[in-house]
Amino acid sequence: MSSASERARLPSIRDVARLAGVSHQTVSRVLNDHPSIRPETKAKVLDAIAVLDYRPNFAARALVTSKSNMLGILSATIGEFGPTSSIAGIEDAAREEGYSVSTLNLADTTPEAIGNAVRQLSREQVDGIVVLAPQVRVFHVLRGMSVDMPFVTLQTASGSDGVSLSADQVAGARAATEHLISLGHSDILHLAGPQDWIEAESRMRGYLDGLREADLPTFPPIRGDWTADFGYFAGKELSLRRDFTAVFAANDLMAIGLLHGFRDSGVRVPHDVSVIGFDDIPVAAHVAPTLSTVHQDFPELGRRAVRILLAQIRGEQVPEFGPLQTILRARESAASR
Amino acid sequence: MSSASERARLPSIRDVARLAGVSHQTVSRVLNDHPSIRPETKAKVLDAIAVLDYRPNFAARALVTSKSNMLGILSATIGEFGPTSSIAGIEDAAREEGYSVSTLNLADTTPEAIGNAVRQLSREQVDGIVVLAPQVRVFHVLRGMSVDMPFVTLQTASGSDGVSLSADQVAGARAATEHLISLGHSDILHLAGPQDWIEAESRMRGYLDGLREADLPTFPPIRGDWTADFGYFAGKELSLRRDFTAVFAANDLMAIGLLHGFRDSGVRVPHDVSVIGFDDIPVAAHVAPTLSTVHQDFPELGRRAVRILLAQIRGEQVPEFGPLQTILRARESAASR
DNA sequence: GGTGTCGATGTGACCGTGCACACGCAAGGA
DNA sequence: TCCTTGCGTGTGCACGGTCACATCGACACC
Repeated sequence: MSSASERARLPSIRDVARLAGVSHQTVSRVLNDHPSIRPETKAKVLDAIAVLDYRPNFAARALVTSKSNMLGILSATIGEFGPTSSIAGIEDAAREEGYSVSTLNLADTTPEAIGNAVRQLSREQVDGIVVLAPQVRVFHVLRGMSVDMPFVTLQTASGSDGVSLSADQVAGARAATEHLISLGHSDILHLAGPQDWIEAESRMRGYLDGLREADLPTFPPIRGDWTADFGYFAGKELSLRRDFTAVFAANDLMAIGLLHGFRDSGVRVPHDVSVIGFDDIPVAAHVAPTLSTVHQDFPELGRRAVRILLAQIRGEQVPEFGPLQTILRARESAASR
Repeated sequence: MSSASERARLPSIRDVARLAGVSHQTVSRVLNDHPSIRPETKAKVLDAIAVLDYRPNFAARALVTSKSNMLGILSATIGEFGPTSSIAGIEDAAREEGYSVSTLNLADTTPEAIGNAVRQLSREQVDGIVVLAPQVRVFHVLRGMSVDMPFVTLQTASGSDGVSLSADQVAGARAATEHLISLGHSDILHLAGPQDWIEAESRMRGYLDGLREADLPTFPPIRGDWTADFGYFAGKELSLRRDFTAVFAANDLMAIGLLHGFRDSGVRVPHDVSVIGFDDIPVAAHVAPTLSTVHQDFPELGRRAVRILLAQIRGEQVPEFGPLQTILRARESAASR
């Protein structure tokens, strides 16, 4: 019945040492690639390791070194395409460097919840944290609580203590806006993300910059919640207005909902109104009409985060990455007037 | 410059004991909710813990108990909506039970890669593994290597050693097929998933069952790769054929690509051909035409997996879950002849 | 030939917890 | 009164690594 507890003790470093006829410390040296060890001694040890199928015990190592070889991911955006892709990038990069990854999803972003999450990760002895919680408030909380370990955030946050990085949201949003302008549009609405989100703000700034540069009128943004459902209702609402010819939606999901809302209201895209999104999710190229959008390399963002974090942990020079370029993907949903 | 290493030693159980005027073992008992401890002693200890901001050291605990309070997620399906949603469910359920979660993405599904992944997780001392690697071969490898710890797989695999569970793929696929039949279709194609995938096989079985039951002709399935791009090309190909009036795609992504391919070829959906998908991804309700599909509760699947795994780990009665019901979501893309 | 340096290896302590066991004491039964 | 039982608590060790230090021989240098 109880099979797990009957399992014999796993071989330890001392078992290996005995079999190889050396001291346990020598085995430890082999495991850690210590330079001064005779090749033939090393070979004996490696043989013994193979024979016993010895595997180092991470807990023991973590206990004595106070390093867990584990990175924490603190995320508040579950299930969305972008963050999820970044997490995949983080994991791959971390594993490549021999680090494992412990993920923690925030259910809500109250200061207490964030505090608990960080404490939890700190208990788990993670060596560093990547934060994917792009709400402004999360940063304020993090700054306020002075996290006692290295951390990197995946979105640009002005004034945050930890390092942060992201694709160049402002430039991407501006490129989207300029694309619409170049197609002859002058009355361009913005379907923005929630007020608290840093990315929402950056994309709105890009939108405003683009319009101001071209001396075009700006409109008060419509505040959405990133969901396709919201986009749908926004489309129905907007179909009643006739003071614009193009919409820049802050993400693809809202843009696709918008297409649906327009369709249901008899507004033809791109004939009557042009639409452009942001993110380039996998279906963007296949919806009707195919969605013009701004592509960003989420996994690369995750990989960069890991490189920065590891440099901090190891006390090495922290690499400087320029902002990650976004790529405009012009498709059918945005057309000339 | 080196701030991390200067950090003073964190308070240990003995520091707490000294401050509270008890032995370290008493502190340990308080931490582990040992029954026989005087309330006033407990209060003293808790005070000391609060004063010192003491946090238990997971590594030390893991070392002595050989339990890490950590679950591993072994995943080979990066970035897809379904698995990702299940992972979110797994994490939430695990955290609720006080377990942390270590995720590991397989880059490929060779036996070596799978073996390394399991070994890696075992080194990390995870107490159990949830496997989200729905390829048949993964199961064969897992079965072959006799994993020495509890594991649960998230897809039905006949003959696997570990427990496994999933939504009732066969019933869902059958419901989709029957929906098409009830709309008057009798020539129904299946755009299947890759041969190696268990879910692909289950969904195909449901399709075949549904047709056989109704005494309708079956067609050799078209083997896809789950991507919208493949669906698109399939749509272009299929537009040349006229021997069918409906298509059941094994997932929504392919279905959406299919809609695109049909659209580009002048095939009208649902006027000329009906299409139904599987998964109910968030955009399914918004593409044009809105996509009929089969909904499944991925997060719940993840939560159930955790409950089963923890029961195994704790040696409790493993809960029996019936197959998770799927829900048919009839929308515009499937219509009567 | 004495002394210092370096390479290769061994010895023992220590990291922070939980467990087995021991102990003192009070209550209850013989 | 003595023995058992159980509660509340303390003592010492074990877990499996790494680190600081000791040891020992080979070699170079003066």
